Amino acid sequence: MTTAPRWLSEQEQRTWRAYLQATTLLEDHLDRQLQRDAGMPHVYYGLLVQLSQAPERRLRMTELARIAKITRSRLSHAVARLERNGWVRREDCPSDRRGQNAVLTDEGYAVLRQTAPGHVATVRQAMFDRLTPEQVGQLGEIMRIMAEGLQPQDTDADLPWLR
Amino acid sequence: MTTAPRWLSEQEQRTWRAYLQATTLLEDHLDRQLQRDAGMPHVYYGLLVQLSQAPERRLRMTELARIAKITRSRLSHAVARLERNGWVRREDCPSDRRGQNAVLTDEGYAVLRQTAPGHVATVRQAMFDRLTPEQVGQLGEIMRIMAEGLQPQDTDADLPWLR
DNA sequence: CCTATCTAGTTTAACCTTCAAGAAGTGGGC
DNA sequence: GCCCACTTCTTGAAGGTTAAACTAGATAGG
Repeated sequence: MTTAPRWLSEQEQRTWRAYLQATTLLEDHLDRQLQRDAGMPHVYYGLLVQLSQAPERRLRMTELARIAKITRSRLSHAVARLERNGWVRREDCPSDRRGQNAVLTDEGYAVLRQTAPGHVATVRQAMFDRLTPEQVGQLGEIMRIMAEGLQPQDTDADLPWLR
Repeated sequence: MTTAPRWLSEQEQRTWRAYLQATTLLEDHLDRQLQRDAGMPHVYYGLLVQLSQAPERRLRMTELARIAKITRSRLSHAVARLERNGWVRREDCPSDRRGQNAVLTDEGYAVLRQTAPGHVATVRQAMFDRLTPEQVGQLGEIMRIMAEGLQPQDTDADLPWLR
């Protein structure tokens, strides 16, 4: 048995459309800016950022994938490309012979330093310069709620009779 | 001469991270849901939605691209695929022989009707069921501001000395 | 130990997106 | 009418993403 679908209200529809347009336009805008100025798409840039903030500028592949919210497969491809660029290096993990560490190279760090100001400026111009501090707070809270609800759950969470 | 970059404040950083995570997770979630239930990615589904709401269920290619915030090139490829699926048909535009109309077929409309309820449920569960009506309003306003600032501008807007 | 099962990461092929280039048609100025 | 610049849309190639299959190593249970 299926229940009648609860369609979106007028307000919800307007919000949904605005959300889709804004997120599409922004991701596109960032991809273009970074492709032009750093020679890589936004997701790849984000990987370098994560590595730069990790202890010893290195992370296990799976951990990096988890933080960046991408699949391990996608990460494998991405790191392969970044490695060809000389911006990331792979290292065997000493404690687990299956494991790999992705390590940000000095060259990769240099690219990040050079391109970060331009990227921040782009983000500012697209988002923070247009919103009041209050709106920034609201947006943060809303996005945290959404992200929390979308985290890949423990499989058992879908199987309450097992708990 | 370059000015010192204005880095993001603590609050801005937290908001930005949350934004990136939420939007990445949601787009991924929608792509997976629609790929599974409708056999197409989210962007393609959005094209069918736009066509279904247009007069006579048809739109000029450029207009559809503009509404959906994608490039004409991407749209060409997308429509080619949807045409192979039998969900969209191309028609010559009577008034401009360069033009093409993308037309939603009955079959495409049927796919939409069958899959819309599941899609709305997914959107609800990810966003609207988790936010207060007040937050929905705030999000809408914020996204409208951002989208507005990201619209591809008239070229002249970048050349004030020409105005 | 030994085996079954799980986890880490990669690979392949199919599909999607982007960029640059190009074919075809429009329209204003002379 | 003719040219030239512009618009519409498509194409092809290069690169990015996905899903599923696969390798290799870890781990728990007997």
